[in-house]
Amino acid sequence: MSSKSRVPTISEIAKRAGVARSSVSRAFTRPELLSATTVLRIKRVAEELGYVPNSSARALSTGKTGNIAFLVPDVANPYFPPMIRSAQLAAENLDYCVFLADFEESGVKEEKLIERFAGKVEGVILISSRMPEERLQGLADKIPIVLVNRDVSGIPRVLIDAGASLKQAVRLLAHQGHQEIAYLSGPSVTWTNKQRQAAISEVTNELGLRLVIIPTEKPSLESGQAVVDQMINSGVTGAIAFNDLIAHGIMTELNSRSFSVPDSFSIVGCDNSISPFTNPPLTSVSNETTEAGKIACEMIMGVLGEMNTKNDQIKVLETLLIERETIGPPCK
Amino acid sequence: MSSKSRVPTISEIAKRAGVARSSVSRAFTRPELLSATTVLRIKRVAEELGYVPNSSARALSTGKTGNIAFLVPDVANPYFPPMIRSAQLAAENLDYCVFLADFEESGVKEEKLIERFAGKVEGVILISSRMPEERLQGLADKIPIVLVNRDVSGIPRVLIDAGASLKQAVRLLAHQGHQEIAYLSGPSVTWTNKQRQAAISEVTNELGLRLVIIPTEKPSLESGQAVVDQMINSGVTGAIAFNDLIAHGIMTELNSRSFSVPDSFSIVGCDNSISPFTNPPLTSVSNETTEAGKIACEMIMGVLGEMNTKNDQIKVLETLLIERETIGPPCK
DNA sequence: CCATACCCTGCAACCGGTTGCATGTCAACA
DNA sequence: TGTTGACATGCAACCGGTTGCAGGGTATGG
Repeated sequence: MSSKSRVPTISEIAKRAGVARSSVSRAFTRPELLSATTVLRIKRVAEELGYVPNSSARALSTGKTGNIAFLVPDVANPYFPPMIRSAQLAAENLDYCVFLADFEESGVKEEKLIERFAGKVEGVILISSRMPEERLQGLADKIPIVLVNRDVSGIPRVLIDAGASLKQAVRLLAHQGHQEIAYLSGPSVTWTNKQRQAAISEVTNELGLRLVIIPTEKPSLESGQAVVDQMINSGVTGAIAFNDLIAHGIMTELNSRSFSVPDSFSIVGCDNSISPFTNPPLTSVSNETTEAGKIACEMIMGVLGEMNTKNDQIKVLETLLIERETIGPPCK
Repeated sequence: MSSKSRVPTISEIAKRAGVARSSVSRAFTRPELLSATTVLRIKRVAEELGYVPNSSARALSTGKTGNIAFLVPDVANPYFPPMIRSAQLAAENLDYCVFLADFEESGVKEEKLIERFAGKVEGVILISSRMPEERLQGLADKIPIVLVNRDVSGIPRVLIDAGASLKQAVRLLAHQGHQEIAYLSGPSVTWTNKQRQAAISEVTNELGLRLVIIPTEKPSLESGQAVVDQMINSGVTGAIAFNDLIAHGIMTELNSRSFSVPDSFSIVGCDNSISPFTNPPLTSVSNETTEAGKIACEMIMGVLGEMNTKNDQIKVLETLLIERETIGPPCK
């Protein structure tokens, strides 16, 4: 017993409706070229038979697949899902479908994925790309690319600039009396990390604070937990983490050692991904990831429209420091 | 200046290599049919020209797109990303690409999405489907479907059965002395919710506890916060939530009213999605979502292999109650 | 030295749409 | 009533691969 009833083709619809194949095609793509009655008849037959245009065939003759790819370093990082969702929604509204892939924080895997997708999509959105700049530029010659949180000239990009908010956080810490603070850094190759670290470093210099940089293995809870000793030993009284996950790892670990936040330690997160849920609620930097996803999507659609023109637009999104309850005066 | 250099086709490779188009095709798909030297020559030319097979064309003639779709009710719900990632990884290993879409907890949108994907994929994986059973069966006739956390006979499915662990949680509460507990229920149409509620209800009956069911708007933090009053007024001393998000909303809200957990209230979550990160750490039910994603993916590949045969396999995954620090004796 | 078989390669049709061009019809206008 | 043009539809080529079949070449065995 065959399940999976075969879908009819344009030819069958044409025969049944007594018209040419081209008319069936036009009934769906350019109905204004046909008489209203013909369109109606064709559509009725199509409906009856459950016709659905074969998108491979369509893609082959038009050259447009109606797909884009969305590549992220780690789907499970709560920073990304809202962005994924908004991009997908935006794409959907333009009748595009989106492939999602996780390149596991690896530039090599990232490139492999792009190559695999190359033939299937009209463009790709890369989040926090790890690829070297020149390869990125090479790829951008072959397929439309939009970058999020990566700054490569000549490739359209949307950047979320947490700099101002992080500087504000540092000032807040200084104002409370902190003299020595740590930055728990994120993946060193990323634009995001470099940019955040630079902003913090700039203002600590300006204020004459001591800044100690503590690298973490991954922007995850566990990596945060793993560097707590190092942080404590460094003598700092407050810390700003690359993201909420790391900050929360720190808090958890501090907590299990009977340090309390903010009484013994002040902590600031970034991204506002899980900070509203922590206990105490984490002071963090809120950024418009949702907006970023949407814009990236619109941007790539724009690029598709005007192919072959050098496109170098850049959109910067501002952030906001959300003060909650993890900053206090220094302990010692 | 044209960026986006056009990719060469099989014909150009053929001409350059001095062979027929079919040989080029075979060099990539069935190289054992050609002499080693010919294959080598073709591949070298292809490499030189940067040839990449056009996947629309390939899909058109073979009927295989090499894509699957993965539909979830809400990407941003932390329950799903690990599943998404594992499914995608599994697909990738079999050279498949995966479309991701979010149907926003709506059966209607879900169906629209399936229709849109129908022509582009070989099969679709539906997570916590909201569609009515008969439509699901109708669709399953047209396109291979695998269900996760939805039990419809005739459609292959993988179910995560938290029943045993939830019963264990109820017993634990009873053992601590709780007589009246609440179940903060999830989306009422879902299999997952029905099944969890049934398990809890069964054991509360058995133990002679009073069970009050409190519906929530959505399985989210905010919905949890919103029902706290109702929960307190109901007179219960402990609660089991449909998922960690709701449980955490409860905890947050309880906390802001100076109720402490577990001293004033006992709370149990489910899914182990954010429970390790809460403060205090939430007792929850861990389920193998990662495994589920992988299995679902393998299942659909299996279905693709043996089309047209009625397929009714079902895989049930067990869960584990993770005891942390949110259960204590009743307060009043 | 010839027959047989196997190996390699080419030919051409096909997958299911889209689209430029040609054709036919009919109404409007002179 | 004849001409013109707009409108509706059909024809056939094309998109870029895949694949069944046929034919030529070479090796093998008699």
